[in-house]
Amino acid sequence: MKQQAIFKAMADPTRRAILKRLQGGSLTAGEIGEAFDITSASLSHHFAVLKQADLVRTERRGQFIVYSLNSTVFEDLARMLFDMFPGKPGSGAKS
Amino acid sequence: MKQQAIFKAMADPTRRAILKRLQGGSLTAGEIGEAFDITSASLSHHFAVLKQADLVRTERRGQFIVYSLNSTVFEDLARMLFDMFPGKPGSGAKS
DNA sequence: GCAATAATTAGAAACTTGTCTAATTATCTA
DNA sequence: TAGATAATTAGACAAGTTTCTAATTATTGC
Repeated sequence: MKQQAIFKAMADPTRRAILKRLQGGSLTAGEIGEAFDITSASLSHHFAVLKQADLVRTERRGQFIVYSLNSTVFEDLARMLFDMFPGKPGSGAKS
Repeated sequence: MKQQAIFKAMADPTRRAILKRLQGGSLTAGEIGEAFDITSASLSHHFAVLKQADLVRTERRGQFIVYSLNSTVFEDLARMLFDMFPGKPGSGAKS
């Protein structure tokens, strides 16, 4: 898990919105773009950042490229955060 | 919980290292700074970002300013992440 | 093969961030 | 009150980010 890439990716509101759109299931780049008032070039840049953080996965379907969430990384990140503070007992840190 | 401020704060490696140092308990600005090869002015800037995100709390103790983690925000953030993806059942989303 | 559509890459402009030095504020102690 | 120490604020600058337009790549269907 590349912490730096993940946090950097999550730091932008547009990228978080993209991730949110993907909660409902896989979407093509174009479908995701419909929700944003931004060029497809800028979108592509955001996709690249998200991919580098391994937060999304891609698959080409003919002319289209389909994006989907990589839930595993979210879980890892959440766990990491739970373990990152001196929390009450039972909040995460194992053994 | 100000998502934007929190993610922005977490996106910098120095700030994450500061938070990590604070896991062991409260420290003064100076004590935190010992671990970093960076001016106290830059450190102060990072503290300000962390405070704005409510990730740390401060308290003046005489000449010193003591920093401590605000665990609540970490927990909230972790929970938010758990709920942010279409996870397997039981991973967080209530009801 | 060619035109149309989907998406990315390249290069540039505007904005933001992290860092520095210098100056300032707050507190302690003699 | 003056000097010393802890920390922050102000202002400047280099590096990184987000966005754009224009050009390029990949695929479909005639």
